[in-house]
Amino acid sequence: MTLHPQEIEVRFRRHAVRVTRQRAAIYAALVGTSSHPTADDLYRMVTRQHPAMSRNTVYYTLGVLRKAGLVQEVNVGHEVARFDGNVTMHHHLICVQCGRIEDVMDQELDQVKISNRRAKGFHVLGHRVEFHGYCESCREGRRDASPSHG
Amino acid sequence: MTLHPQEIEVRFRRHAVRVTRQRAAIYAALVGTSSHPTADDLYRMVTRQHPAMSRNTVYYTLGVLRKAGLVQEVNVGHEVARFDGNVTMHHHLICVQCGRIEDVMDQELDQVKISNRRAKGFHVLGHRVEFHGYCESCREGRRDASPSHG
DNA sequence: TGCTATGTAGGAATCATTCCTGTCTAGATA
DNA sequence: TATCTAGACAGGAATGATTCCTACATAGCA
Ligand SMILES: [Mn+2]
Ligand SMILES: [Mn+2]
Ligand SMILES: [Zn+2]
Ligand SMILES: [Zn+2]
Repeated sequence: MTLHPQEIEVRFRRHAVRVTRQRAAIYAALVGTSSHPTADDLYRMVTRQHPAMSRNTVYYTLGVLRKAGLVQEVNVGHEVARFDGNVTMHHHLICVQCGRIEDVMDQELDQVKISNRRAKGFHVLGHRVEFHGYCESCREGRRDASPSHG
Repeated sequence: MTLHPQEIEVRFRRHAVRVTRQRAAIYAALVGTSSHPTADDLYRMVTRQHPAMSRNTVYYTLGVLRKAGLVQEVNVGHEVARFDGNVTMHHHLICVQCGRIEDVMDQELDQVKISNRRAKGFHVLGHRVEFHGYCESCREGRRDASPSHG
């Protein structure tokens, strides 16, 4: 989803985030992709237009945007942190081979609950569901390989 | 759950894992707790009985046991890796304040599915559900604090 | 009882992320 | 519009969990 600069500014102000060129560029890059990029991916995307931008600014900005609720971190296993500009409730499909992450929007998943009896006294605020498997292109690559994982 | 040394040996051999004192100690410590310890937690637990054990052996062993399917890694956000000796299907409650992780055994959660239409060509092998909230003791600590999270 | 592939200990290396510090600037104020 | 200052930026150093390397030890097999 591509965002107009004004819309970015509106969102930043609504969330009390100071508007700077660096932040707008980082946020635009993140919202403009569905690939759940790493901080370094974003650094590389954004330095094409802003060669002086420091990696530190990318980390700092992602922290600011996350605290403001404009961005979320999506962690897969123990790999490098990946970021998501989509903060509406959704879940993820994760390819165990290539690491691709795709969004799943599904009301049924959003409504998954846990019985009070099983909640062990927790006050549950939210949940997330992760599906693990092989993405379409990794499946194709595996067709003629060993059928061990089907 | 405490495990007899023979049972550990049986499991190792069943999974073609060489039996060593270090591995048995690490695996026993992990299966003996429900706290989802870190590699370093396990290192500290295990060096009480095996002072010569190296941290590297803990990492290496956890890797071996994970590949063998005797252990799983549980990652919470981007914190240090935590390990779980319970490899039966289950899900987790995670305290966003203190980091506590508790098990949830619930068939309904095990059966959560995604429609083919939404699966985007993925061949789904499994899923996990994470609930986030405040654990009982963190809720108590928050009683007299601001009531914002109830 | 030997042989050998594999495991272990200890230390060095890696590298994503955080910390530090000296400018710089967004946005508020007069 | 000029001034002020809390917060942002760049660059570089530090951190720390994890991995890599290597020489010695040993599990399990014949
Ligand atoms: Mn997403
Ligand atoms: Mn568990
Ligand atoms: Zn894939
Ligand atoms: Zn807690």
